[in-house]
Formats: sequence, structure tokens, C-alpha cells
Amino acid sequence: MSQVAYLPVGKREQTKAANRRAILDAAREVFGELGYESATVRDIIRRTGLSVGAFYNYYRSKEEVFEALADDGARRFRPLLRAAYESAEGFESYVRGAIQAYFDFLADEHENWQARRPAGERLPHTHVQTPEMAAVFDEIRDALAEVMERGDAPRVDPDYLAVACIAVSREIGERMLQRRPIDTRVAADFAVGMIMGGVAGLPRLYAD
Amino acid sequence: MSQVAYLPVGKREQTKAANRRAILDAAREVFGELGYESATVRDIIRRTGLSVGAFYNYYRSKEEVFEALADDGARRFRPLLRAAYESAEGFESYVRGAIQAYFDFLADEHENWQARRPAGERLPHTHVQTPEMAAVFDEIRDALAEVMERGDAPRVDPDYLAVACIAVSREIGERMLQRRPIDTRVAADFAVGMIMGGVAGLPRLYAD
DNA sequence: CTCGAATCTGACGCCGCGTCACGATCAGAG
DNA sequence: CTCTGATCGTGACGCGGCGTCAGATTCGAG
Repeated sequence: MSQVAYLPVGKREQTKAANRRAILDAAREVFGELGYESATVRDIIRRTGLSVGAFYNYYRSKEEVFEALADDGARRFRPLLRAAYESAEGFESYVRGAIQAYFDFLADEHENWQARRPAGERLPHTHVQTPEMAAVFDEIRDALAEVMERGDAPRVDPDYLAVACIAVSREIGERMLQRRPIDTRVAADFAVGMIMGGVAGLPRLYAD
Repeated sequence: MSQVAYLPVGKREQTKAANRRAILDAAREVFGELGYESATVRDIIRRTGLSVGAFYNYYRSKEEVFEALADDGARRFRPLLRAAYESAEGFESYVRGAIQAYFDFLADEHENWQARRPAGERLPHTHVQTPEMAAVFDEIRDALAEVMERGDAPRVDPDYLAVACIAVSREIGERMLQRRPIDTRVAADFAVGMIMGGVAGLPRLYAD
């Protein structure tokens, strides 16, 4: 009974997982400090003490690391979204919970992630679409559709609706981060108001 | 009366203008065919018959060409937006005109610009902010503020409002382009409905 | 301990970038 | 028309980042 009945398994897989994480963490730092564009694969692996070749055992490119980072963000956000859904009572409640959760999440990430950027940086905002992000999208769309089915909101094109809600949330969220102080509540009030009112004004799918 | 009282001026400036345009046109094609990421400065310049050095007399990088292209788009859209503003009668009229104009513009660009892309391309959507685009943003925000001042709509945070309107328009517009057939009318109905209703549900800035 | 497989290492060749010395072309002065 | 300075075009060059691969190292099963 001396040795493992644990799960950390072999030493091999341990270092593998450790390296993955090390690369991801290093990438976060480097992207934060140098900006995505000017960061290089070698900048990243230098911080891990690994070699160039090792990097390519884990990721195929800088882009893929970035996607992994984004995917990770979405994965961490998902349970918050689910919690909002489960504790919601009706349409407005869901929207408010989800958006407040998202804005808090955003503000939080904002602090200990791009803590410091070189002053007047151009950040040519490269948009990505990861599997986990697609899952988040689907979850939102389905939740909205579900709530509409239950008659808590008028029935409208769920695809366009999800797109619009996410668009508003994302852009308002981003704008929010540029204001001082960062007030997630005010931003959430705005976004929720916009969406709730918006739904009321939308073209219906079927006769009500 | 045989020769110029025109404006083409010197031969020097003529070729200069011609080269600028040639590079821009070539860039449009190349970005459309190879995608932005994998396109190179040399791919672009090859189509113009110019030399590498010549390219750098006009633009500093591939990125700058892309910005010039985006700027050009915004510049061509601006008069349409202005027309929408001038022919509008009240808030909803303005919003509808502007959005319909934008969606038609989008659909039009979509046809003869990214006519053909390599099948399953990743397009890492590089977001850009050009001066002309900033001007469009300001114009929209000011128009909205103006209309609110006149009492045609409740007064709300104009910055957030402009961001939200643009976000909805852009994302719905993009989604619209992925549907077949492309129906700018349906999309516009949705976006306008969303915004008009949304404004009604927004937190007011002052007591009304 | 032995050996095969998994993993790491870093030098290498490739490719795109932006530059720069040189040559060609133009516009104005004489 | 010629001369001359200035402007613009040319392409070879050096730089730097990328992704690879043969060899070295480490792990773990037998």
C-alpha cells in the first residue's frame, strides 16, 4: 500500500501536463507583455526553459496556443453560465444573470491577465472561434429558445437573437473595460435593458 | 485647346496615383484568394508588375494595405449613412435607413470582393480601427444623440448606445451573409426591431 | 538491467520581411 | 534641347522567426 493508488499516474504524463500548463501560462504572460502580434514562439518557450522542439510537441503554432487560451477562458466561463441558467426564473432573470456573470468574469480576467500592456499598443484584435466558444454560443441560443418556448418571451429567430445578445454583451463589455472605474453593474443594466426591450420589439416568428 | 486644362497634372503624380490604386486592387484580389493571413507583400506586388521596393514607397506593410482597404470601405459607406440621416424623419426612420443601407452595402461588397475563398478557410477576423471608421462611429453616435435631444427617443448613454447599435448591426449583418439566400430585408427588420425596442427598455440618463 | 518507445534538444534550412545602393525617369532652369 | 537635382523604381541582401529532424536523453515495462 506504499505506492500510488492515486491518479497522477506515470511521471511521463505528469511532466506532459506540467509542460502544457507551463506553456499556456508563459503564453499568457508573453501575450500580455509584448502583445499578440509581436510575441514569438521562442519568446514563449524561453520562459518555460524548454526547447523549441518541445513546444511543437504540444502546439502547432502560436495561433494554436492562443486558441487554447481562448478555449480555456470559455471553458471556465461555461459553469457560470450554466449556474445562471439554473437559478433563473424566467427570461429577464436569465438574461440578467448571464450578463452580470459575464461582465464580472470579464472584469476579473482583465485584471490579472492583460495587467500591463505597453502604453499605446495597437491590438489588432484577432477574433477566434474555438470549439468551447461554439458550445457557449449553442448553450445561449438553446437557453433562449427554451425560455421562449415556455412562453416567457415572444418567439423570434433564435439564431439572430443569440447573435445579437452576444454582440451587445461583448461590445458593451469591452467598452466597459475602458472606463474608469469599471462598473459592471451599470454596463449590465444597459445591456439587459437593451436586450429585454429589444426582444419586445422584434418581429415574431409565429402568430402569438 | 488640344491639350490639358484638365487636372491630371504631372506624369509623376499620375503614375503615383495609378500605382496606389494598382496595389490596392491587387491586395483586394490576393486577400480574397489566399486569405489575409497567408497572403504576402510579394504576392500582392507581383500582380502589379512593380518591384518590392516600390511597394514600400506606398505602404509600410501588409497590415497598412489592409487598413487602407478598410478605410476605403468606410469612406465609401459614409455618404450613404449621411443620406440616411438627411432623409430621415425621426428616430426609427433614421435607424431603419442606416441599417438597410449598411446591409445592402455589405451584401454588395460581399459579392464582388470575397467572391471566392478557399473552401474551409479559417479567417481569423482581424479587427481594425481606421480613422475613417472612427469617423463613422462618431457620426452615428452624434446622430443618435441629436435625435435623442430632439425628444424623438428617450435619453440614454450615447456611447453605449452607439456601441450596441453598431455591434448588433455588424454581427447580424455578418450572420446574414452566411444565409442563403441573402435577405437584407429580413435582417434589417430584425436589427431595427431589436434596437428600437432596446432603446425603449434602456435605463434613462435624466428624468423624462 | 535491458531495450524500445516516448520525449527533449538545438542546429539547420527555408521563407518572408524591410532596406539600401544604384539606376532610371521626370520636371524645371538656362 | 541640355543639364541637373530630385523623385521614384529595382532587386540583391541581411535579418529574424519558423518548423523540422537526427541524435541524445529519459522513462517504464518486462
